Amino acid sequence: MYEKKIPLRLDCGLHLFKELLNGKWKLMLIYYISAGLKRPGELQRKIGTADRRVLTNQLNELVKHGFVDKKVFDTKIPKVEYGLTTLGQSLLPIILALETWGENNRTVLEKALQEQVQDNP
Amino acid sequence: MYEKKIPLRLDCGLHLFKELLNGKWKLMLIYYISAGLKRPGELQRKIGTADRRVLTNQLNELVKHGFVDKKVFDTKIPKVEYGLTTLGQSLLPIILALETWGENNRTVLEKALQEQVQDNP
DNA sequence: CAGTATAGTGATTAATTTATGCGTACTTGA
DNA sequence: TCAAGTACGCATAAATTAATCACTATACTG
Repeated sequence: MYEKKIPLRLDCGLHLFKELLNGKWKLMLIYYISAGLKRPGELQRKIGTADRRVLTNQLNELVKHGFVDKKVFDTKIPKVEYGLTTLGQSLLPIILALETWGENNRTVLEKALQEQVQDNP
Repeated sequence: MYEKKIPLRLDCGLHLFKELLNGKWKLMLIYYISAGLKRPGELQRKIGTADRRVLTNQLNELVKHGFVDKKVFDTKIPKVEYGLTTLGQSLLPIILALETWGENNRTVLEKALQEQVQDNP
């Protein structure tokens, strides 16, 4: 795995959050797991555009960091189920707040993102 | 500026938030501006480890995207003041929630981050 | 048996973000 | 006049994250 060269900033809660949950799909994965999608395949189909291996990596990190737990069933056909730990569940209010904020401001935010594009024709 | 090659995901509020506010110091800048630090120099001294140019870039993006406004005073000595727009203010509850979450779980989170280090001796 | 589904990995490349080197320009105070 | 403070910016290097290539292995289904 990748070894960081720049020392982490742990001095405030914002950075703790960022260091652990910055991954592109992490919050979405936690959200979908909370919504009942437990199997890797389900999550992959749900998210669609994200590659299987990217999701696997992010899930592994979520497990390693204690947000998600993983049950591997010793069946002939591989079977895996993810679930949220208490720590993972503690993120749900924040995830919902972020999601709500984004949807409430969607019009303005999409316009803001277009600025970027227009700056680079 | 950098031009993205992978199309943005705008399908959910989480990604809208992420695309616009993923920058390493953005939320912290918004927080400090809300706390009354308006001048670039003040913000730079407050954050310390972050380079001047990095903060300037992030502030410029926050302005461009409508979270922060910038007043340039036409005085002999350059003077600039930042302030939050309504959109920027709408983030404050979320920022406080993130900060609180991080501090409430600091012990566990720091241990989780050490996992990373121990995996790479 | 061929096709599809389950789940996964190691190595590599591409994309993106952050940091830095080297400048500008003006003013105040010692 | 020189140091320090105000503020900004382009171009490039470095660091980090995401995406992809090329694979393994087993088991259903038809």
